[in-house]
Amino acid sequence: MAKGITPRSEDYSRWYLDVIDAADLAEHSAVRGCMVIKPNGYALWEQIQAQLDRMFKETGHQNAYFPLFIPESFMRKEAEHVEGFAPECAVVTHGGGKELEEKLYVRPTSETIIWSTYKKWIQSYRDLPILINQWANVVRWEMRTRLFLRTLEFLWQEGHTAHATKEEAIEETLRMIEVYRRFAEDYLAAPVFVGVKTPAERFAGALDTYCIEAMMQDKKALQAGTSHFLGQNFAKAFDVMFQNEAGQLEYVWATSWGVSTRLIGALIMTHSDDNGLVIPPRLAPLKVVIVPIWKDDSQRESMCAAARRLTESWHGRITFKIDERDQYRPGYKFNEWEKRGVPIRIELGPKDLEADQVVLVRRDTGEKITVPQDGLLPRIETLLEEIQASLFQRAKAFRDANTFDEDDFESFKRRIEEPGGFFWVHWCGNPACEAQFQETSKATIRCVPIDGSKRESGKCIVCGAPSQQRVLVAKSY
RNA sequence: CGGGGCGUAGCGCAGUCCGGUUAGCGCGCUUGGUUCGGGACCAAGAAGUCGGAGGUUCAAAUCCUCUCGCCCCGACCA
Repeated sequence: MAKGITPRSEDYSRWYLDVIDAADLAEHSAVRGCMVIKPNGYALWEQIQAQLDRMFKETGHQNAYFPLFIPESFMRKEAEHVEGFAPECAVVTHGGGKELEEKLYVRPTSETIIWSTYKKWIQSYRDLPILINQWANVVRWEMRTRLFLRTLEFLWQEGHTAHATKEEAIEETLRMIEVYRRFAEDYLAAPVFVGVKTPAERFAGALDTYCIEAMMQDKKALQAGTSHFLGQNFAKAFDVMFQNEAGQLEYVWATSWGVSTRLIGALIMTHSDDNGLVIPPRLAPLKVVIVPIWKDDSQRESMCAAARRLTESWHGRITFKIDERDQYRPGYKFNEWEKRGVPIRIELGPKDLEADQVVLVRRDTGEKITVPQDGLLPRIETLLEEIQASLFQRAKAFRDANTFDEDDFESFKRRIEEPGGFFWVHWCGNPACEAQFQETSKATIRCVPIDGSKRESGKCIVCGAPSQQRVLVAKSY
């Protein structure tokens, strides 16, 4: 595993200082565990946002915004929900210099405030479905934080939809987990397993929680996105009913789904190497950096001019930067842009100018390719896609090489420690057996696959009872 | 909250055991020069409440007491 990608904040801030630096805030304990997202890091988040937003719009969703504060009485309406979230909530007790009559919870998630609003919006089947997404920050007072993976405050999107039928809500839940799968694989270049959580791991208040699980370079699992089928739980809690075509009153069916800044952590821990970040080209805010090389001032002028001429037609078609800084030598610049993960570097020196060529350098492999200046932009666009595909293939090969079937519990306990990885094991469905995994191995059931894979007969690895389905087990973040 | 560790320049650290010149090193920063196809070099320079308070002493970064803060491991989790 690459040294710099251990999930420790000081490693991140040291290695990827320009992406995100939480240390700036850590001097005060009250804000420990929060993030400072510097411009380069925020640019990456904006790329993630933009792509997800496109995918949400394509599936018929609209953006909206709801309050940060949730009255305590709202939180209390859904029993499982409040039980799950109350212990990790920040609560406001004072406002305007006075003690509040009712406490306000800083949202850990917005189901309750949104469903209290949906009640006023929904009367008829004609008002359905409601397909809304919110980009927001939420607060969860975790005891232990890890930069990107588990911060006290994080940025995310949360979709909240309301439907007339159970079937439609389930369809929506599955549609959105599929959107997340596509985003993870096609944009983050991170292969994922799609599955459903066991009851023990379900979202508080959900009937089913679907998830995508990715493998990091240390072979631990990271839950990268979730989509919940909420049934009628929130509709009942907030008394949200509609009149169907036959004129009868029914409770509304609900879903919610979300991904967070944790995706940046997933990106780093999937692709980065000892030279720093590797950003998949489709998400890279800066796709190409050009480093002109010169020996003296007059040559500097001519090389930079040549770089500008070469890229004249690129504006608006690709994001690029010409590194004209005089205080650093080329080697320093090469290293710096590698650390920042820019997918392609172009070296342009006097020799290249003479030969009408440039040198392209791939961030993922370090390979240097000399190409003619003619037709450069299409060549780069092709190479970006090649890098994107190759990052995915590399990550997938790594995951597959570290994913095993396992049928013996003793052997499982050994192998989960060394060499580690993902294990497909038979499980009878009994929560007691699930608890055994956790206690004896510190591994958890990540999910039960929903695509029909690993559906085979066997015996529960813990108790030996018959099982028709293998489940994914791994240590996780 | 339990168990470890650490606070000395912007960052990373040495010095503390065994008190004693003007508190040091690397990186970074400033200025000048030479360099420039893989993290340049030389010279000069700026930058410190040694986490804080109290105590012991002729003398404290160093010893004692108290205190504040941070990091790591565990219980919680997107």
